[in-house]
Formats: sequence, structure tokens, C-alpha cells
Amino acid sequence: MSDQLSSTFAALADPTRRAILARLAEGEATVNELAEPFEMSLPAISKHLKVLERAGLISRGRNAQWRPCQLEAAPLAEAADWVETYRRFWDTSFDRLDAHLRSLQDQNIQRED
Amino acid sequence: MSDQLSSTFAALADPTRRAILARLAEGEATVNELAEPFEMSLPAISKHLKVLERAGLISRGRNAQWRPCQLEAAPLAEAADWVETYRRFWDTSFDRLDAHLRSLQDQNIQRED
DNA sequence: TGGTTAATTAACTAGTTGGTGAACTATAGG
DNA sequence: CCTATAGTTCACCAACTAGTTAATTAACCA
Repeated sequence: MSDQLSSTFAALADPTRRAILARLAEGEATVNELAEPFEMSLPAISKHLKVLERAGLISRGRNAQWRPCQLEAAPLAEAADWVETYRRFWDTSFDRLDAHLRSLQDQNIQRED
Repeated sequence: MSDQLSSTFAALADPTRRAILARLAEGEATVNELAEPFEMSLPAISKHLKVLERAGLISRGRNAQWRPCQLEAAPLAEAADWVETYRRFWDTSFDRLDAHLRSLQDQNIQRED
């Protein structure tokens, strides 16, 4: 379970961690600021942040005794890519996208000629 | 961890389960067919399938002594929606969209004056 | 120097996960 | 009825997860 996709999905599987990411989407925050909405001890939040950091979903700076956290969305791009490959199984409009992609591919093939 | 999004992400966090979904994207398969590529006991696969089923990612039919599995992508749509809300943090072309939205908002503010 | 605030680390616990082998259920077919 | 095939359930185990409280580290401030 050490590949990037696995640790990303594992990190996202916890609602507290998703809420932390949602908060960070509004901008940097300190650990105490992130902990504030939760009825949970600070060490528990610290652990969640470590999970997010090891999954590459956040980075942490340093400002005096504060350790501001910042969203790092790159792993989400990979997760989105993975999920997108299944879009045709739920999105009926995929037919149009699929046709569009195939026509693009056709154009590339023509250029290669 | 019992909400839909959590159980979906938790199910996707295991590479064996993601591989099973990839196989099912090619069409229905029995448990033994799904187990074949893995160096893992049948009960282990059975457990993975149960996780996928409880997350709503697969459904199971009945055909004599076979229990054919089928991909059910609806939960993936929800997961995709969630991830998409973060697209602007990795997709640079979102900057243009974001700027566009902000300029629209500015126009609205001006109208309110 | 000593006190306060911010955050992490340590030690522990309860519950979950991912795997095993052995036993069991269910259906098909001679 | 017996046997083979398909799959699940059971009992167990090791590793991991998510939380706790208490102790520790780090930086600021008076």
C-alpha cells in the first residue's frame, strides 16, 4: 500500500482529513486553526496531518512556533486521472467525449502520415 | 468512516481492489477469473470483493454455481466530483477560469453600487 | 531565567485490515 | 447418491489505524 495512488486514496478515506483539505483550500492554516473545528485532541490532528504530508497532499512551512500547512494538490491530479478512466461507466455524455478524443487521435494519425 | 465517500476511497486505497475494478471494466467476471492474476488465496479475493460490494463499486449476479461480478461506477462519480473541486489547485488552465469568475463577480459588485 | 504558546513524540488501547488454512454451502452432472 | 467445481464463512494472526493522556521540544516574551 506504498504506491502514490494507494496512499492518496487512503488519506482521502478519512472525513477529518478531507475536512482539513477543504479548509486548506481556503488558504494556509496553522495546526491549531485546523484542529479548532474538531472535537479531537491536538495529537490526533497532528497524526492526520502526518498522513496527509506523507501522501504529499500538504506541505508544512515554519514561522516562529507555528507550522503553517498548505494544500499540495498534485496527488489529487493523479487520483482524478485514475477515476476519470471509469467515467464512461457512469457518464452518458462520455459517448460524446469519447468520440471527440477519437477524432483528435485521428487528426494526430493524419499528421503523422 | 461509514459515509459513501469514505468507503469509496477506502476501497480504492488497495491496489488489488483497483486491479479488480480495472478487470471488471472489460466486462463481467466470476470470482475465480478475478482471482487468477493474483498470488493470493480465494478467501482473500472474496474479502476484497465484499469490500467493493459494500462500497457499491460492484454488484453480483447468480448463474448456477458462479457469482458473476459487475462494475458499478456510481460511487466513482461522487469521488470524481469531490476531487474535481480541487482541480484549480493543480490545473493551471483553471487560473484563467478563476480570473474569469472573479471578473464576473467584480461586474456584479459594480452593478450593486 | 522562567513562563506561555505551538506542536510533536511517546506509550498505550481498541478496533480494523489483509492475509492464512480448514470447514462449509450450493450447484452441476454422472 | 457421490463427486467435482465455485464460492463463502470461520477462526486465527500480524500489522496498521485512530484515538487517548502525558511528556517533550521549540520559539517567543517579559
